[in-house]
Amino acid sequence: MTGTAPRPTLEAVAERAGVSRATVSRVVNGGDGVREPLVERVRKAVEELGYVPNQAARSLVTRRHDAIAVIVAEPESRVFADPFFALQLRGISKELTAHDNQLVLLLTEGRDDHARVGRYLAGGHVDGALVFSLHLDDPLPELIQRAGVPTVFGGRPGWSGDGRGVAYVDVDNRGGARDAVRHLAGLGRTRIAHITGALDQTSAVDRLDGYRDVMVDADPRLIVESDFTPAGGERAMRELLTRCPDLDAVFAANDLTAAGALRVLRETGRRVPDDVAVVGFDDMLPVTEQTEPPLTTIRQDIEEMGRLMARLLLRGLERNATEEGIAAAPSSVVLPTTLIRRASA
Amino acid sequence: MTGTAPRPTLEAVAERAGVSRATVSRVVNGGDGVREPLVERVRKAVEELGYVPNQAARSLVTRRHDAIAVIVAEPESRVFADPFFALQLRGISKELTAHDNQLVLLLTEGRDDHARVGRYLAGGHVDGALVFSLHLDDPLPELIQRAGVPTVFGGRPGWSGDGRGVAYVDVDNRGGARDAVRHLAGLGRTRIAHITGALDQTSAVDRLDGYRDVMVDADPRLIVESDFTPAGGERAMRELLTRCPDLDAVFAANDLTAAGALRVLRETGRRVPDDVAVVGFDDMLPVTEQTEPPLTTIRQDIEEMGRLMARLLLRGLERNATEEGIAAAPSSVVLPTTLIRRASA
DNA sequence: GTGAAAGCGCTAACAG
DNA sequence: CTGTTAGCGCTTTCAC
Repeated sequence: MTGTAPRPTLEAVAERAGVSRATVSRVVNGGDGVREPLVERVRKAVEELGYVPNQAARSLVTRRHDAIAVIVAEPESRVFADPFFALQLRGISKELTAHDNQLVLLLTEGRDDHARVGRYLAGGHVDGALVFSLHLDDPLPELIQRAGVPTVFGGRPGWSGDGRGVAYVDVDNRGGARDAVRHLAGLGRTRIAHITGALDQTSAVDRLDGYRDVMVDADPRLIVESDFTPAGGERAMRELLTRCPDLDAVFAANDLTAAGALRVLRETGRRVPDDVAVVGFDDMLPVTEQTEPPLTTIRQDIEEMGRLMARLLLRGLERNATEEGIAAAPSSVVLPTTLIRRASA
Repeated sequence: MTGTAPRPTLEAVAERAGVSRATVSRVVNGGDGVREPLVERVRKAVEELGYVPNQAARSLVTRRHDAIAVIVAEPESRVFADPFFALQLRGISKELTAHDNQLVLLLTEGRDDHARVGRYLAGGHVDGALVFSLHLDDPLPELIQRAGVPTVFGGRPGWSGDGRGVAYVDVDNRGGARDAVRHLAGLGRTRIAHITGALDQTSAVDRLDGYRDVMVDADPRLIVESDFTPAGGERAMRELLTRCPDLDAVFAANDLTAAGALRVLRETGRRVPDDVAVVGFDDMLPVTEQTEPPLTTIRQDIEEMGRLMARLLLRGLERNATEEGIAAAPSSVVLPTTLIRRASA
């Protein structure tokens, strides 16, 4: 592992093809306005020399990087551990790749990292950013906004400021929750409880709102706050069982929570779905298919969400580059959910 | 979102501080060989102007990018779904961040992407690469090797070619497997079965070897090939139960597989650990703590593995830059494992 | 110790 | 349509 071959430059290609650097540049960048025979010659020279453009030199003049930052805040590192993250990343990666953009991953561990991220963004290393803003009080959104980098958020940012102009992609948490509760009601259940997610995240708040939409004057004791974890689900379920031993259904804010609830239900001798029907949210396959019984849940297409985030951002950048001026902020998108019926409800 | 403020250049800072560009450059890059008062003045100007170096311009002359590619092959997308990936990424990210390096993530979906990755690497966009080579027949390792980019692999690459000079970080799969089986034997078990992982991955092969090290002349029927998935674990367990109804212990190649096995064991009325003791591998908390009973397993420190990969690579790059010449390939590292005792064995 | 000057490899006017 | 000419912002000899 020694000799790093000196890569050929435009100049070299130009010489070999017997044309000027400008012509080679044109060909390399699409070849518009160059006559066929020349194009041919240049292509051949590029091929023979194994020429690859130097991105640094190019960026220096174009001020574009064809690179997008993906910023993941993982305060509790909990969010990070589930397949969610990987799926979104995959969706993003696919879309970026399809448009020849690079994915620069920025993981933030806490307050300390915010400054670093801010600096990086302000440094103009990337053309845009995709951000997963997990918590309501997260300082990241504002920081990013200040850096002046075009951004699309994953999940509606729970931003105290006016949300105008903030582009995001989210799933229809509220609608999905409504579907879940309606399904339960359709099964003839009347004492439908809800175990919430971590309420400092908009997804949890929206799901709770959806529950309330349907259970307009629900017994407040049927709602118990939790945190999206299995352990939290267990605790919440125990609490619920104490408060309302007569409940006949549970809508859990996510599958992990539902799995915890299921376990407690089983332990305490309740049959699912006969005694208590259970619906989750997410449709995380590794979870929903492994619970006993398999979990009825609300599916959201995570990968598609990632893909859409990238698409929205890229489109915005394009427009910005061409129309230049009244650059419309890319509008937000809310993805639909679907109820997946399994055995638990 | 309109006015993109024109970022200040070295020139601007120099003017404001009343020095030359060269001096500013020196200060920005460590400030060696510049007198204190000047350093002070420059620092102040940098601060006031909010100057951030233009990485593209810098790379153009230094030929360094302070960026590392992380390449994840995810053929079945299975590997991708579990927390493994996220944890390794986190370890890598931390280490890179600590050394002011950027993480460029390259996800490959299949054959088509290989060419793209090869081109990217050859394009000299990054200073090095971290690669998770998942399968024995993966063409990626060779491709990367050819691109001439310093690389560290995650997990021993199952490379047909001579493995000399290939740097990797792995856990002691074989040793861990031995520990698992010895633990079972220490419990007085004699009919110890093994459900293998996907044998096109070195980790699975090594764990099988470890099993064999201890069970020198094991009944071959006690070994059944599987694929690291829960469903695979179920299938394998059923098969085992048919072949050897008298087995009294199972060492599963990973926790997911063990979870599947546990389920079948329960279904078929076996008590764990009384009738059959079970040990897994990985210690994936979300799994091991949720099984019934909680799973005894072999822990590996995934995050540390990621961190080490990055450290190894960065160190290699440094050396390469300084000693320049007999740049020793960074040697490989094998991390230890520990047995975590829970209720299943 | 500090400054002046020469590029790094590329694109983008501008001529021809 | 093609070539010539300036730089993009920075580092790095080389003089002073």
